[in-house]
Parts: sequence; structure tokens; C-alpha cells
Amino acid sequence: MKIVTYNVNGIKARLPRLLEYLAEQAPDIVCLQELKSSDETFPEADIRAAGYGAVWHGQKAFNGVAVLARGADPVERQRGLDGESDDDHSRYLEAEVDGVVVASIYLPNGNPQPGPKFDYKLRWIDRLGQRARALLAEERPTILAGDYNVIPNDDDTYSVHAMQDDALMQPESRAGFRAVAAQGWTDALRTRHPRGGVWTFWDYQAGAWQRDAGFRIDHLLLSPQAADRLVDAGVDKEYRGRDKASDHAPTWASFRDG
DNA sequence: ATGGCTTAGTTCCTAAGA
Repeated sequence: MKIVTYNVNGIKARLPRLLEYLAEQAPDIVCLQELKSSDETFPEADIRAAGYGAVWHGQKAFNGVAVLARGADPVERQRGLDGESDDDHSRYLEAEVDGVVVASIYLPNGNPQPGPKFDYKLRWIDRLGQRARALLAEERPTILAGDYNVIPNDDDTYSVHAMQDDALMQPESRAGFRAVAAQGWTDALRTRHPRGGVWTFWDYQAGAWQRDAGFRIDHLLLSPQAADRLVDAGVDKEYRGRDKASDHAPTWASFRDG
């Protein structure tokens, strides 16, 4: 089983790329972020025609997350996180597919920092941690996949210097991410690339792709029951270089059948 | 770099992203 997290940066603009990816890689489960589409304009028919069922949590222009499953309809478990009743951002969608619990996560960017957007980011990480703890208690194969907007380690970026003031790698952002992981989650990419140097995002600006000036912010966190089945993990980097690509590349983990 | 692209909506400019 191959599960992918893919920040598409606009599902309408990216639909040809997404359908191409589904056809070429045939992933079993895909967690999408940054749909930038309302619920009403989500391209359900195109995705279904490609052989995938879907659940989605949209929002006009910004944010938006979805879970796709090949040859199956994901069963929604929860949309949004508890703990902040006036939070109207579509950033969390949890579903069950074929006995596996999956969440598609779009953690707030948090720039500029310091400031209210950074404070929201840190609160959101805490709220995610509370949900993650409840999920661990279920003792099931569970995967929290998404754009965490956190660079976990210094070797997860092309340049610590260039990113040192960015919300993505502030000590508080890293501490929040590590606190969630330390509950008992396994960072799938890190187990396969323990010395870092693997990127999932390359900025559109300043020739970042051409210079390979990227960093790792898209992560798959695995419950112990999922980690036990982990076979491999990586980044489908080639898709970042294609015409009209997202600034993120599809990031994946593969599993033995349970 | 207070922003070099890219996306979407209020479109022929502004806001947001990371």
C-alpha cells in the first residue's frame, strides 16, 4: 500500500498534474492540501473518473484538505480540530480507508513571526497533538500525513542561514512538532533518510528548484501499528520539475498488508 | 529581499504562500 501527501497549491490549476500522478503512480491513498477550492467546486467527477473516491474539506481561495482512495470511498471520521471554536480554516480532515486511519493535515505557515499568525500556528500544533494522542490510544494503523510547515532538523533545509528567521524552523515550531512525534509517532521519511538532505518543497522564486534550494516540510507520522508495516518512504521529486508543477512534490510511504 | 513566482478572487490589482 502506497500513501501519499501532496500539497497541490490549487486543485483547479493542478488538476492535470494530479490526474497524471494518479495514473502513473496509482497510489492507494492520497492526502491533498491547499485545495484553494470551495466544497462546491471540488473536481469530484474528474477524480472519480480516475478511479478514486474522495472526501474533502474545502474553503474558498485558501487552505482546503482532502483524502482520496483508489477504488474505495474514504469514510470521514472528523473535520477540523477541537479547541478553538472560531477557527474557520479548513486544515484537518480525518478518514478511514480499508482499516487504516488517515488524516490530511495543513498546518498553518505562521509567517511573519513573531505575530498573531505564528501564535495561531503554535496553538494549532497543540490542538493537533491533543487529537494525535486520542488516535494513538486507539492502537490502530494510523497515518498523519500533510504539510506541517515545520523543518524538523537543520539537515532538513538547504540553508539554515536563509531560513533562520522563518516560522518554519523556529525553536517553538520544532518543539511543537517534536512534542507530537514524541507521543509515539514515527517520521516515515526520517527512518529511511536519517541524515536528512531530502526536500519536499522548492520555492517558485529565485530559481530555488534549479539550485535544489529546498527543504522538508511534508511529513507522514505513523502510529506504532503503521510503523510496524513500513516498507519504504520517499519523495516523487520528478513531479516538481514538470510543467505547471506545485511547489511541493508528492511525498510517500509504502506498507506491507496487515 | 519590505519578495525574485504562482494561485485565486474582489481580476487588469491585492493577498497569501513559505
